[in-house]
Amino acid sequence: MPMSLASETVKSWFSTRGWKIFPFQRQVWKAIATGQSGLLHASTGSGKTYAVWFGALLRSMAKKASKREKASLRVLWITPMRALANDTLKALEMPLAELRPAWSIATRTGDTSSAERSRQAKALPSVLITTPESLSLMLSKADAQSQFASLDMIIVDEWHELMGNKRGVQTQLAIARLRHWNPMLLTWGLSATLGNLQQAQNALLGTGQGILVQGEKSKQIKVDTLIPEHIARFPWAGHLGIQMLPAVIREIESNSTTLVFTNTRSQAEIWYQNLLNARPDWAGLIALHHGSLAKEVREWVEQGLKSGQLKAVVCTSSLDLGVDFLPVERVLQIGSARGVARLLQRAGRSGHAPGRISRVPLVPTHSLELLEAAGAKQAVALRQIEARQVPEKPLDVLVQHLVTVALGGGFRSEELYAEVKNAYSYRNLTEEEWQWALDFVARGGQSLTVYPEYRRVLPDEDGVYRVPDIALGRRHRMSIGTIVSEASVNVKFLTGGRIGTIEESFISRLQKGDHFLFGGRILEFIRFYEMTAYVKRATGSKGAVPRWQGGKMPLSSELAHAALEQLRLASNDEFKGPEMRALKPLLDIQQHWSALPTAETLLIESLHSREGYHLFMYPFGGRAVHAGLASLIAYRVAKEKANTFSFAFNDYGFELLAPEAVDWMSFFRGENGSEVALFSIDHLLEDVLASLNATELSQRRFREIARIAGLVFQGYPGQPKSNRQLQASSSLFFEVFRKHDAGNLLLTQAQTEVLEQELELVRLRNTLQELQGRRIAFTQLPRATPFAFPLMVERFREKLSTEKLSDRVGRLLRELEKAATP
DNA sequence: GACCTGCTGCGGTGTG
Repeated sequence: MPMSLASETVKSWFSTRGWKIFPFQRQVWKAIATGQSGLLHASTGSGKTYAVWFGALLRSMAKKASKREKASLRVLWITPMRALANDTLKALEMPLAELRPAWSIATRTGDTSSAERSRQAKALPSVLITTPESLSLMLSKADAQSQFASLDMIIVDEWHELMGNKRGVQTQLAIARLRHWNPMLLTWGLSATLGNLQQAQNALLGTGQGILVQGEKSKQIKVDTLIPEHIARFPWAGHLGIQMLPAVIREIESNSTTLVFTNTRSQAEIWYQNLLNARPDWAGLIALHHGSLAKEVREWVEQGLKSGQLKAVVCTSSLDLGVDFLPVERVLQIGSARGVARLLQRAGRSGHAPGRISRVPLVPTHSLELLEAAGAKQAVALRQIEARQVPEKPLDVLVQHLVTVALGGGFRSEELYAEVKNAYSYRNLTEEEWQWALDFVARGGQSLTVYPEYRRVLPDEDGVYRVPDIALGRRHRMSIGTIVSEASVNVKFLTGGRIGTIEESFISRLQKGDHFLFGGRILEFIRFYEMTAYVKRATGSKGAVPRWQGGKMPLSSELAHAALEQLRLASNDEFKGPEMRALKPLLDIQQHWSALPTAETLLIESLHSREGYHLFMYPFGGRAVHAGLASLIAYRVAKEKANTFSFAFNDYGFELLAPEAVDWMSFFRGENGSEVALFSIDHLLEDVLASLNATELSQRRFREIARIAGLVFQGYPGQPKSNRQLQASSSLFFEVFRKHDAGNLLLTQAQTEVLEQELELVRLRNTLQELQGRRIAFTQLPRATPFAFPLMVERFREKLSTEKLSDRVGRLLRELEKAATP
């Protein structure tokens, strides 16, 4: 039965406020009234606008609802962030306020008080705003089905943020469950622009039908670049960009509120400190925001933005989401934006007023970033936006879900198998895989049978699978979720205030009395006690900056290709736009000393230096692909002739360094009887696996899988286990499975995730095919070119050796001899 | 003549 809507109510509520009703709003509303699900492509406008509008829709539902319907849960709103839950509550309440208390609305997240929880355990509100994790937790309660029995509609906000990761998969499974209980359930999603909106819709709606609605027309976004004043003295390498400080200060000065986006936490710390040093009068007017700062600190900053007291905030992606509700006039992006979608997301944080242009100035941190900026401009104009890949049947998430459902009322195997297959990510789940997952939760698979704590789910006489032990259930509820973070150390003042968290490895290098920069202050390290580093404020302006181990997001294909296109134009002597004109002198040097790499020309440079024989290549495949490519090529060459290679790679290319000369051209041209086809995609998987330490990579990946699948317990809140303990137990499982349970599908999953996510195998294959079609331009360099130089200063070096020990010793001897001769 | 790369998100017990 379609939902009852009092349509006049929505219209009148809008018109009394003088608000326009857009065609897309009518479309969604009509769809809902006729019982259709769908995805709303919210390409622009703030989240707040959409929430208020949905609130008006819910208002019309409420007006029609019977008294009994009002007293039960009707609508579930899922948001990826706790902070958004509170803001959404306020926005939805605007149109709903006068209907209270008959029609109630509340949030349910980890922040919800225990009083509110027990209130909700008795009766849920009519509208509940929650997170994927809290929803899963609710599904693990024995009375889950009756709690959700009256649910009519589920709205998933920011679906683009969830669909590409395991949180999204968990959401899919939860929705499949709710839909199983109520086949008429409507599902609506809100998504930003993506390259694969249709897949986004499928992932949300599972096997169900639905429509894709185009939201408000895109607002204008203007990408431009702060051009370095003295391009000749602008660094060829580096990622900090402090040379641009004066230009950034001018931008901050001329706007009321500015968000300064940086790519890493340490970069944010350094920029904040430099801004303050240059403008001491801004103390108290500018702030710092990133994921390792304590919640209280971040909330204070968000509050300052809300009230308009802060002039600028230096941040990481921690403010990508959740500032929809804040007034921000200008957004700056320091360093590479990495992707078009990411740049648009950030651009959209500013100029929320209707009709206003969002302008994002890009701030380069090294010369070649001007090239990327020119490409970004073009890609944004053409809306060449990346797709987000939906994970394909991750079994760790399924295993967790099985235990959740067993707790939440229990399940029958066949029934749940059918339900799970209705979730998009598991549409191709085979009977064998299902049986494997079931067996894994029932007896721990082949190797853990003797341990009762891994017999988590058992069938009763009626064939209903349940969790047999209260303690097991408790432990499971404590580890619901798919986010796995590094173990970290708290940083606190001696007087008690929390500042944030940093990684164990950084703290372990500090001596008592050492200074470091964190949370925008210089701190003095006092002592370490129970996973907490105690500090006090220090004087002075210098200190080590903590580093965090973060994700290494490569440059997207879309952006890389746009940059290559700019190089093609430059090779035809077309320098359009201020970025390319500024870059011209540098590209002239590159062309003079060597050549320009383009989509048609594969530039290969070689150089002989004191370090050895260098080879440089610039496929523009992003750093993950270049890492794979470097080791693949080194492996294929070394198969022919033993040699030891060092690697360096960045988003534009890679370097191989060998102590012995290699006749590269014979390899690339397949001359001299060489049978090695370096760019061949034959035996690609085999060669990639052989060229890298695939086992070690899988083992690292397995740590996350083991935690999600519930093999490794992370400890009670407030008494976390250290990194070492967690690492030790997950590697133990890894080893046990490898030795005694080789068919364990979680091991297979670890390897697949490494290949797909860390090495980007698909993109590697595409890159190789592209390379085969490019004309090779080979140059021998007298010195490093503007493209080669950044690779030479990359400090990261990996080694692959097929060289025999005796050869190494021989080489060493020759070197010593050379050094000894005058 | 040179460089300080690595994001984000959630959730939770027991026993006084």
